[in-house]
Amino acid sequence: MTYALPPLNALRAFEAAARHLSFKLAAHELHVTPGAVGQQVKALEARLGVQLFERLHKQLILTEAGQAYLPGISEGFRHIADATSQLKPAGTVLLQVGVHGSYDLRRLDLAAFRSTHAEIGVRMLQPAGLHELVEGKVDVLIARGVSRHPGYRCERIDEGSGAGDWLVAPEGTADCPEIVSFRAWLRALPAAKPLADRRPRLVGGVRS
DNA sequence: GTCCAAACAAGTAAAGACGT
DNA sequence: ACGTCTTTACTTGTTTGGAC
Repeated sequence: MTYALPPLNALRAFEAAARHLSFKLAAHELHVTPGAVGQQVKALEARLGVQLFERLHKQLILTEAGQAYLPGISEGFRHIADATSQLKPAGTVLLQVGVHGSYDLRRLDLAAFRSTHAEIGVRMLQPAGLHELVEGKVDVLIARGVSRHPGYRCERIDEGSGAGDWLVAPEGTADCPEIVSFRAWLRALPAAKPLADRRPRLVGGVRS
């Protein structure tokens, strides 16, 4: 069977630009220059014969066609990511988790997680913020008070009041099995305790 | 508070380099 | 030859800081 597909690089550029609503941020994520992203998107629009973005000054807006196109493309990349992760031998999936500086890492019983999800390795990076997530240094981020961010899915992981802790993941990968498992496990954790003698700054790899 | 100029930021287009 | 990317010059709107 032959699929009539646009260039996948162009689709990647479109998907990233649509999530960030910025060629610059998309370029950052894809490790190319904004010019390259702009050209890829432009080429895609020319090929499809459909305008996907409204270019305003210092602002990108998805056209109706772009809004209609994005979910399918994102889902497609998610399927590819899922298929790839299932293809790998057990134990080779590594989830890199960024954690804000004031989070008590002792809350995370990683040994328990590994015993339940032997196929997922977890590596923690603290301190980490949106910068690390956008740069791709971490796959997901536990952030303080980040209830929304364009192109990212933000989900509350504690039930307390105030700013709270949020799990932030790129829209394109937020439903990957390892992130879904990690999110569910986080939510099942007991509530946070007072941080009397907290001693942060663990950075290091943990593999199952 | 308003005006203005300079600096800054974001995107576009064209030319050319590079790898296959 | 082709696809992809970088570099450079350029345009345009926003921000900032100083003068009035």
